[in-house]
Amino acid sequence: MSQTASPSTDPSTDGVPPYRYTPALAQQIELAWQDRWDAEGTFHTPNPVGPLSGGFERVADRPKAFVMDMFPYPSGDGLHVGHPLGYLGTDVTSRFLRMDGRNVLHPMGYDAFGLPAEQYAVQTGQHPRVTTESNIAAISRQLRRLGVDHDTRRTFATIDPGYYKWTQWIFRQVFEAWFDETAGKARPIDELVSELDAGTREPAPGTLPEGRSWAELDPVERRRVVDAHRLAYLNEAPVNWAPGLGTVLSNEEVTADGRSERGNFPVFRRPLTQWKMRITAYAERLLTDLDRLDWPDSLKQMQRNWIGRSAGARVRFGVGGGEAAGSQAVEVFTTRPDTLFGATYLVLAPEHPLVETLTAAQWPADADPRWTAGAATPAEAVAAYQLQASRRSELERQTEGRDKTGVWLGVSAVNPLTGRDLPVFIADYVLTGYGTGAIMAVPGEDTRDWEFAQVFGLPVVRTVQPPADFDGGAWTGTGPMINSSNEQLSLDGLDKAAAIATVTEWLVASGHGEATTTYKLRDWLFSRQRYWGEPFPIVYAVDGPDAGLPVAVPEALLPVLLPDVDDYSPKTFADDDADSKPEPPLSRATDWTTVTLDLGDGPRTYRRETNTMPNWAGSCWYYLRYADPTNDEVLVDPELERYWLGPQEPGDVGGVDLYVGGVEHAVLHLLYARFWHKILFDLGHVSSEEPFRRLVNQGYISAFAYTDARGFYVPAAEVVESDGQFLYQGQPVDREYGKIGKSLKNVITPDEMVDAFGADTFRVYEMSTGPLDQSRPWETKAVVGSQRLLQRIWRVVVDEETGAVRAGDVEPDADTSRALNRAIEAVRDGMTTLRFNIAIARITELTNHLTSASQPGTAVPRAVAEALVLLVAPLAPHLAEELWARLGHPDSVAWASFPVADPQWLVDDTVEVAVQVNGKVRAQVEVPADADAAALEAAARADDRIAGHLAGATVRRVVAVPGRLVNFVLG
RNA sequence: GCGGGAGUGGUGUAACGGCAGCCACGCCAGACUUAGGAUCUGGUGCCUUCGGGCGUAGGGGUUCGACUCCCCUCUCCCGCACCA
Repeated sequence: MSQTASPSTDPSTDGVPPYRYTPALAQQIELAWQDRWDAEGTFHTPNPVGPLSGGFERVADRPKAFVMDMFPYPSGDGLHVGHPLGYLGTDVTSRFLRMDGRNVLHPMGYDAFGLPAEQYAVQTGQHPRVTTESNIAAISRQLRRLGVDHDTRRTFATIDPGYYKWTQWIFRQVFEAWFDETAGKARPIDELVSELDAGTREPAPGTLPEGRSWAELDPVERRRVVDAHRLAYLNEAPVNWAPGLGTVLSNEEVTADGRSERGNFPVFRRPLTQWKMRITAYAERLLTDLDRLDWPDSLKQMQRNWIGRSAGARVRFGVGGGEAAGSQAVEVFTTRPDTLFGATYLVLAPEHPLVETLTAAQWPADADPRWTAGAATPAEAVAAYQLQASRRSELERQTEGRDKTGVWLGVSAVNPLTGRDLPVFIADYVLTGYGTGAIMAVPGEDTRDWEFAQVFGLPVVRTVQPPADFDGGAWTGTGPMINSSNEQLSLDGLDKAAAIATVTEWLVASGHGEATTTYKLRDWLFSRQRYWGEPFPIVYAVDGPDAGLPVAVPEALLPVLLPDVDDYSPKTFADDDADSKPEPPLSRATDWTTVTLDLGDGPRTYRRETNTMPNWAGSCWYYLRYADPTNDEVLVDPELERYWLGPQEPGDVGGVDLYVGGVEHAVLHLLYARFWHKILFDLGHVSSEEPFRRLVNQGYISAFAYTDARGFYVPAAEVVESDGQFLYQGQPVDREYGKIGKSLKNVITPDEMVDAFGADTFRVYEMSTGPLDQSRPWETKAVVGSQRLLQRIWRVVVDEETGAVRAGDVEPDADTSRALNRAIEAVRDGMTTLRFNIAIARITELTNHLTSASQPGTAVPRAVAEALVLLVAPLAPHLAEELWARLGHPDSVAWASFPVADPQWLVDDTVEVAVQVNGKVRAQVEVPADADAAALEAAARADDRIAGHLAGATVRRVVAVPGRLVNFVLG
């Protein structure tokens, strides 16, 4: 191997030693090594079988390690210095693990469907594929410049037809499956049909037409019943509709203040027929399996909150005509069945399906004017209120919606325990889709019910004794039950848990209800009215009795290619046009939407599904594809899935060994991917139960930004500091701290940093500023510290004046051996715990030791110089390769063995221990490392200063910890 | 409001319950220099009468000993938020 560097001939560096590690030399080295890595396939990771298995024998005896990042969405702005933090973290880790004897898979791909690319395309008139592909090329060039060790043979983008074929294939699997509640897992839909035909299973509640049985149904009716069981299903329900964006959104994509996560458009609830995925069936498993994952607690907590399990009871209330036969029942969900004696009215969500049938024909003569909203009949009041509720955006519902509103249906239910009439209202503070969409209101113990009761003049019955100093309102705390007894049952005096148990028992015995668990999680709204996404592999018959029913496109016809269209922009509306309806761009591609297919009963005309999948679909399973990126027969060879992702021991969930990405995906990507993975597991396509065994959220990099006197941002790069003041063009400016971005005019790119310092310096700087999971400020002026470190390391190995290698056959002295082995130990620890700052600090100490121990012109012990190069190799790989080559090694340092500390050098012969008197350090004494407590105490007493402190005092106790300290406690 | 996390020099940070501040930026001084935004060396928590004293957001507790464990308070960050 030839070395890359030649002496500097640049006249502007006059006076600089000719073989100094300058930015220019660094970049020369970096480019040369990046080319060589490519040419030699240094980072090609062999699979055990299949097309990428060449060279596997070299790594066959190594344990595997699968390390990856959340893949980037290629925006037109390219990367800024904040983006590579995670990518470098996984790069350092993967390089370390490779050197430490693992077969490492470290791939990278691109998440390329989605709104931003489409919006940019709409602006520029370019096809989104064109802009997306050029953005991908730009980012992949930026990544290459940083020296990352991705196996580029495994790189793909979610927009590649060879990839989205399998995204569609997975959709088919989900469509062709149902969730067997008794087995707790997904099963093929054919098995459901067989069991229904055989009579061994009843259809799920609510899926049969009223009063009919499976056996009586005709084939089309049966299709509808089966379709209602599928894990991917069509139904009409209120969904999040963003007119300004022209598409519907999932709950996860709507922010807490009722706006779209992308674009910040108002969102309205509108009933629309849309595709959904039955993620709620997996709520319990998604929740309990969190305990088996090595993820940050905060992230697990976010998922737990999002899933929102809550235990309570369903209670049925008879409505209309008291207890008369034939009356309706309203079922509510409550977490406080213990307060049932205090329920004084019922509230349904405005969209509740029973509203229409329950609404009375007219008001009773003595109707409270507050309850009727001034309408002539209940039906008018209800219609007006429903319209108002549907037209309010989610935002209005929250900001103005704290004032309780609602109308009475003109009917009453009966409290089964008190026999009391409970007026039935609709109000938008009760949400459809949570619980049963109806509540029993207990104003005495629920703040929301209290507020509503105040507005509507409803009675309050306290059933929990508030504390003596309680000043009114709803008491939501604990206390003994009161006012809660009748001839059958008494809860009085019981605590909450006992009361809940008692009343639940009564509910079951009397047929009024039962214990149940409910979740905040809703089914995943899966269709989008956009162009730039995966088409659904679904068609609908145009004619015949089964017209309009969805049919999956056969596997052999996948992928369903996204057609080219003249206009790929969605139809958008005024932001606040709540009455508008979504129109998918693909519905305008008329020669594509209509297709003749033979799906078993001869050629027929079908209409294609014109919605596309959400952005998250492609990222739900990409980690699987990295294992087997070229396979056209299956989404991933099961043997490769087992090798890279399978459980490593009994009880292990399997999955990626280290997944690094931003916390913003806590309840989006990470929940969806877990859901898909569990379906694939249930259907036998993967052996792992979870996609990501260990996950780390990298911190964010923020940067200073500056505003002038008018409050406008000025280019941060042109601000200078002078005497603690910040000046832009001579004028003082104010400093702020915030996200890196165009709007704050504080963007710094990795390209600029590589130009100025070289990639290795940039890498070391980013890794040195803190543990990977910590956010941090960017400070360009501090980068020079990392550059100096690399220059010192270079100088330890290479003579700056002659270019000669300084390593010689000298034995390291004891101090040097100790420094080296301590560094090895600490660097290993820093690498495995992702605290690269610690690793760099210890490398710096070792380098500083060698710098002062071996003056220029003298030889550096070869073993130490080589170990130093190996230690720094994961962090500054190009520099390490160059020095490794100069030290005479023909092969890449990427595959050299990472040093292992020699334990004999980790212990000192003698140690300095602190001597405390009453817990305050008063002296240091030098003792043999293996000195016992008695020897320690003796040495401490022998110290003059300690003797002085002890003179005349009574030593009540002596604490002597060998190797640590001595503490004299005086009395 | 509920839930979670974090408060250490001018800055980023470091410390198995055992010498608080490793390493670096910045700053100060020196060396080498025609020169220094290079490089190297030394110094740098605060106060000090130079003995020492005080210091990890504030207050209490456990302990021989607390940045670390427990309780209360304050501040900041993040998530959720009419979820019955």
